[in-house]
Amino acid sequence: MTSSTQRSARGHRGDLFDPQCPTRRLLDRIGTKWTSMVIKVLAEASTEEVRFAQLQRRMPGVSQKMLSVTLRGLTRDGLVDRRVEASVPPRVYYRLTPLGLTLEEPLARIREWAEEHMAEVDRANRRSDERTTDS
Amino acid sequence: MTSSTQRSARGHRGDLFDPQCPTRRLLDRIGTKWTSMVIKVLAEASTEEVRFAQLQRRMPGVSQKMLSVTLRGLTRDGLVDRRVEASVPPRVYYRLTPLGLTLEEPLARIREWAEEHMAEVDRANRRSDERTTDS
DNA sequence: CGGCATCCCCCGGGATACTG
DNA sequence: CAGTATCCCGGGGGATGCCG
Repeated sequence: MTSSTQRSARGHRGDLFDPQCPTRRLLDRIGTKWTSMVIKVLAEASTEEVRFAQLQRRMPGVSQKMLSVTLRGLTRDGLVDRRVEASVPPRVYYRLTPLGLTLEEPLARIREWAEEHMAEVDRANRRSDERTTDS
Repeated sequence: MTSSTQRSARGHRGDLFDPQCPTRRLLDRIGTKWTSMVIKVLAEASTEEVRFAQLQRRMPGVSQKMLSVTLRGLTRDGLVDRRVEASVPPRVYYRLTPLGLTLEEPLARIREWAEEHMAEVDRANRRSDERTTDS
């Protein structure tokens, strides 16, 4: 991480953005609720396009709004490809770009770590809870 | 930080969809602003302990509050080890636990991706902007 | 020195309703 | 069917201030 977040001691408006720390920005992205799930679902579809409604069906709990917002962001970022079929009713297809596909890799590592270790994290949490709960 | 007093989730590997999903929770964690930076700095210190003030110095921009909150969370999670030296003034030392150390790996992959590809993401963003801003 | 507590602002993101 | 526009709430997180 190479930031160096400098800002005047008093600017209360959120300007003076973090002068690009790439890692920070990437974490913000994949940290947003639905981003990594979209990438995973699209990665599972391989190179096949997936329609909006299909995506939504494969992502229980996502609202239309958030799926839409998430996809727009990923499209802007060049990670997702969007194709509109001008029919009635309209159909919109999505798939990962080559760039997006390369992100699946590190994300998979994160997923693996979670599956493998989060149980232990839970145990650690319970241990802490006990210590504070007793007294 | 999530206040997880929740219990396990056995998983089929696919349930990134479970709100209780380990991956979701991990992403929430590492998505919070300072978590991954703390892990990186502590990882760089290897097994050596690092004092609070040292950490803060190595993380430009972090407030005392947020560093404190972040460290408490990581300690609860069993990723960071905390040792208090009851002197006057008091000294508090931190280092990664073995568990925390294993998280450095996947985080490094994420960092690498960011360093390697965020420039391309920026280009994609600029291209989108032109299309909407053009006139 | 380390780290609680307090105040407060901002924005992610859910629910709902409306257009093409 | 896909996407946009409103409204609204909770919580992340910055800026103090105080205490062991």
